Amino acid sequence: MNTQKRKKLEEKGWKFGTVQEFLNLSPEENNYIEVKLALSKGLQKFRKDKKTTQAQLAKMLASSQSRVAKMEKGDPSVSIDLLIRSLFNLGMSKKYLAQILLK
Amino acid sequence: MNTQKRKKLEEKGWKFGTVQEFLNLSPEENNYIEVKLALSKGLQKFRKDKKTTQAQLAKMLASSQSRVAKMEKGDPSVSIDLLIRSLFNLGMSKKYLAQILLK
DNA sequence: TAAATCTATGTCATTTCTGACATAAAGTCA
DNA sequence: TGACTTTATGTCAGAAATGACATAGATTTA
Repeated sequence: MNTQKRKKLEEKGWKFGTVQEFLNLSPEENNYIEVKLALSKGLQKFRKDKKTTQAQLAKMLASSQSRVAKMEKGDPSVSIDLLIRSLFNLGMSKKYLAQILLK
Repeated sequence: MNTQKRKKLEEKGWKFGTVQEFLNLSPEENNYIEVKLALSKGLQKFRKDKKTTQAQLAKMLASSQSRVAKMEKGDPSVSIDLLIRSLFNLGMSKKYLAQILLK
């Protein structure tokens, strides 16, 4: 399954796990996407727990509101690298990161 | 600490954790590097357990021997994305991935 | 419901990553 | 030692990620 196809799906708000049943996502692609979405959700949870806005979070991360929106959405233009670096920048521990991955 | 500086250090075979004591790696930079090196080591361990060569692993990953060498070294030109995708491609589970991160 | 605030999407220039190739360096073994 | 195998390093062109901006869409508040 290519990036474009996945992008389309994510754009339409598909949840993976559901998608894997319909389409031929390989287990490894599925794992990758699950990890990415778990990190995305982790970031969003952090922000909501802090009761702050994407714009404010962007400032903390020296990024932009639009980039934060994409991070929280697990947009294809966002890498796992960026998500992990962001979470660490916000003070998350490796231990908590590992737990997020298992969600 | 910038990429160039880190690159130099990694090139010289520095182990981080040691480095953090000497230089001003921030906790988040240190976490990032530790995660990356843990994944690198995980990949190398996989290969050695399978008693195979970098060239053969490269074939499994549809990559090149040189890229595999860099992955195992945690070279700055290698992203965490690539390491995670590679490990999943080789059949690693999310659970095992999470354990690697805590090493 | 109108204004204000917040989130999502599209696009772009620049930076970084990736696979590949060449070749150097290190290790193995006859 | 010298051939052979394996690993490491440098470089490059093409691909992907990143931050930023503009703006659309959604939500909240007065």
